[in-house]
Amino acid sequence: MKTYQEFLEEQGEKKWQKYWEDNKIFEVTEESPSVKTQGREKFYGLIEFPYPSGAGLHVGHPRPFTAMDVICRKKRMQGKNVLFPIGFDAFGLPTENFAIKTGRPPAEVTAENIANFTRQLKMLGYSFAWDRAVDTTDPKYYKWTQWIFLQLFKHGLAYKKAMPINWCISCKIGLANEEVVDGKCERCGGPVEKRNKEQWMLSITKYADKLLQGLETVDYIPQAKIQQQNWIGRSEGINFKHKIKDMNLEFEVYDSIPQTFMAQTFVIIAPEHPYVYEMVKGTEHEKEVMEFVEKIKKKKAGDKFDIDSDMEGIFIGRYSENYLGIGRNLPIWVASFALMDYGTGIVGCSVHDERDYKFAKMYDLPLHPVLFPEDKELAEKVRSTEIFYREQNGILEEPIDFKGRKWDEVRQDIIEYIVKNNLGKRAVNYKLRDWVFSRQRYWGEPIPLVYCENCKNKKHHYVFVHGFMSYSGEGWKPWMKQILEKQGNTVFCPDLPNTNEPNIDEQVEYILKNTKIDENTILVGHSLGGVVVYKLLEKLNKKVAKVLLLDPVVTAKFPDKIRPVVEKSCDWNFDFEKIKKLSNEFIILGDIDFKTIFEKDLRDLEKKLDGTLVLARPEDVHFTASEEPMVLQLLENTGWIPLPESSLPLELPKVAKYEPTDNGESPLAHIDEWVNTICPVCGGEARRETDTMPNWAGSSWYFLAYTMMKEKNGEYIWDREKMDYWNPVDWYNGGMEHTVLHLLYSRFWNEFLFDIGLVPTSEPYKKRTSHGMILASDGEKMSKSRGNVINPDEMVEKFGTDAFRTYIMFMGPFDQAVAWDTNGVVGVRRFLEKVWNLGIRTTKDTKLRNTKIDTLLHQTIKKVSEDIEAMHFNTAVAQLMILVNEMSKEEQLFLTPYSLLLKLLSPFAPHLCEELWADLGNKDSIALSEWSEYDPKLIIDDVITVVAQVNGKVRDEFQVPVDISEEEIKKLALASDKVQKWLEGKEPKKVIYVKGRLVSIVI
RNA sequence: GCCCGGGUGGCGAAAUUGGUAGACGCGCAGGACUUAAAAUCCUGUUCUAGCAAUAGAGUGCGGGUUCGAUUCCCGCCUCGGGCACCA
Repeated sequence: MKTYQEFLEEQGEKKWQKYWEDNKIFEVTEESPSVKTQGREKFYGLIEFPYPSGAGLHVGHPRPFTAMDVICRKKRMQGKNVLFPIGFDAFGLPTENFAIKTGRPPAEVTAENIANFTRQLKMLGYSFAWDRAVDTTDPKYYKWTQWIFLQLFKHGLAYKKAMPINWCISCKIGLANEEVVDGKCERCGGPVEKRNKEQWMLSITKYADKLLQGLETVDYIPQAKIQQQNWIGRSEGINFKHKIKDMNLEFEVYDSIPQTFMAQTFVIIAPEHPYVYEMVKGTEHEKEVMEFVEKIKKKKAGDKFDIDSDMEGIFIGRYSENYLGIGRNLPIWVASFALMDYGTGIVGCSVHDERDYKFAKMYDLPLHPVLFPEDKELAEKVRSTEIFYREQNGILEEPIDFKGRKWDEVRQDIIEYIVKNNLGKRAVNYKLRDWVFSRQRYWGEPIPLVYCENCKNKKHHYVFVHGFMSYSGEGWKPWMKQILEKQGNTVFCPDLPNTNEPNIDEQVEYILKNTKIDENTILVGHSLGGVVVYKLLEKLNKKVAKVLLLDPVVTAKFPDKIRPVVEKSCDWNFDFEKIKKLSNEFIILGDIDFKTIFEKDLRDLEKKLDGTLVLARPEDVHFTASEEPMVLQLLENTGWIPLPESSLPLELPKVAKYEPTDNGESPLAHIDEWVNTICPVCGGEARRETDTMPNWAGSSWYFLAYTMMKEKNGEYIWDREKMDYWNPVDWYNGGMEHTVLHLLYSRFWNEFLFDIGLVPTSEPYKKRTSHGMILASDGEKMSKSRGNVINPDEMVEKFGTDAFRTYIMFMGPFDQAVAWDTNGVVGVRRFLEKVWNLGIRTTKDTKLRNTKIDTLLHQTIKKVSEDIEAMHFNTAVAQLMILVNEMSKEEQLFLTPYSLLLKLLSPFAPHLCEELWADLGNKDSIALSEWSEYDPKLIIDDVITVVAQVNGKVRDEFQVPVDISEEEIKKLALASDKVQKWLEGKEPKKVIYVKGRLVSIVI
């Protein structure tokens, strides 16, 4: 028999990798075509797909990859239908920067890098389903990234807004945050400033609550949950109303600690707030205040703003009048640290906030605490207690009776008091900000939108159709009418006849008689007004520009009293086949909270009209608020036109140079023939969006792509059956560095896709775990500049793949950082050598047993199975070492324990185990053999060690049968010479027996 | 500053619900085999004292609960990660 060394030298590992590939061992299907896969439960294991850098695979990659491979190999042996996919997240900055430097096309470089990564990953023997490998830069793939973006756009979740970007003055290029080091450009070391640029944004904040609530239903490691919660940063508080003295102006102030609302003595407002100018214009303070505002704006545009050294403010000469009706006027200041984009941008300040306190002291503003000084016990519960005492001689007022209860208990009462007395209303705020989705770069997915000036300037005739028991002046209609007319549109918003006992036909007649409806008309139907719109279109039989249905009635399912009236208002037969053709666009806005109009019916309607359903939580139930931003967003004409879905993918054009333009546009802006295009709506001239999507886009849905791939031509088909089979992901392991952004973004996309009915579950990942980093042998992070990088190729060349994999699993606790130690690989290699040599001593007799080995074997089955599940790979390997050490002491080994050992070891060292498994005469791959269960009867040793303690110190030990009685063992312990010596003839006060462990004697 | 993790031999680390601290591996020391070396095998290896039996100390520090604490509680020190003017 050859040695292990010879096996490796003869490329034995490669041989098995080829065997797995040729025999499609790890390719899986969901249709269960063979008997083998029938009735098996699915298991979807996911790792974060790598970015194929030019440097090749880093030793950091194999840690999570090997771990999930071990898990998947075990699950496969346990009879699960396992999908373990791999792909490449290939859009990204390094490749683009390489292109700028060398002029080589990123697509070409990416292909080379992917080829190298593929070679390296295959070398490591992972049980990946290679046939499903994805590449985010493949147009077939990003066609769907673009498609999902269009869905977001059509559902009002994408909008353009001026946002600051990092701008390197000398490179003339927008930089990613990670390219800015200490306020300087990472490439040239030059200064970086903030520049405002119109950017595409995704409204992730609309999903803040869902993303928060969803966390309660998933099994993530606690750190991941906590980090996401903190990032979302939900806070509940009160918006207080303020009226400005000597002005016709009111505003609201958000306060998350309304307990101290009575202590407020001044108000600060963010410098960027439009009300600042509003309040100072024409006053003696105007010049001074506006200069201050400009100064602060400039300062904030610089690199870093430090709260302590940069705290400053200025009085604007205005007062909040008669605060809360108690007669006090609060001075209003502009302050550098007030944030425009949190709360209302205006803050009520009191002594109880450390920062406000500091500011007040700086400018000598009045302060006083909220509580009586004699109420000391309660005062201790107050935030900033120290400040409270410092100021206890201030003016005092009694807000509410606290009766000595705990501060947090009081909170709810105070909030209720505030709401009941109409001093303010409940409000919720989030730290989460909308997602900046544009990059002024070449190497990303093009955004599939065009800007059409012609369409933007086109004016429309709007017809608002109100609902049951309503009228034209109700809710958002007057507000919206005003906005639309201001933009040059015409609006017809009538009071329909007999609104309390409507006859739909009669109402249709009324509209047709009183206004003109043609291809330029936008119909907006609210509630029962939706029914009027269906009938109107049916009767009119002419095309209109657009139809917006706001929580429209579809069927006459209504509460008792109203029902008969609604039922007889109409015949409830609609020819949707006909209606559907009368507008290119049907947008249906549904209120999630309104229980009378059912989501199911709206989804039905969406299908029948070929429309777009947007489910929302409006400002007020059933879209009856007087200002309704959701409606505005869907009616406002921005001039941005989505490309037809059938025209996707919008492919990246070839460019001559990869530098951004001088004014920071993406390189795509250089290519006139690409930029100038035709508007898909009006056929006129239009310009393409030249920004591309961020790196996060492609990775926000890749776990879906793996399950929707059509094998034949590599096309991706949105195949619900396949998705329903595999999704959600059962187990997702990744780095802690991705627990905030990537995880949140991909959860957002998946929850959105779930809301529009395209994926089976709202949460994409059932379970999320995290791995620790692998550090260099000096304990530092590995980096090229430090020269401490370990190359996987070299390790595999030297020790073999199996030793490399097993060492990575053995090196330390999986969730913690560990330093690389090449000597450690040597130890694992010796262990594998030992396993190889066991083969020589094995007889093929399956009947003979060795009790000692069998017990240890079953203990090992138990431990290895449980440890893999808990990701305690290091102790699983240690246990296998113990077993192998024992086995190698035996003269002769029997077949059964030997083959069980191979199965247990095979997830870690698959090549070695395949070889030895085949040597035993097995025809099928060990990867498809059955994982063994331990026998609970066999894991119990018959002889155990029990120790005797005297006053907590171990003094003697005994080998006793496992079933020894308490009485017997106590007798034995007390009779021991060594124990007697320590007792010194005294009677023990107490004797405690811990079963199977020890006898503790107290004197 | 706030929120999470960690801190155990020379090193990577183990240790069920509180129950023999240091499993397993590296390294080191001694031995066997060898002309020699490598490889392999065997023995030892927390520290201190002792030839040894043995005794004492010991899981970042200081207290507490307990017959018994690496594990639970209180107060600190320290390292790593995340957030950081969010009213």
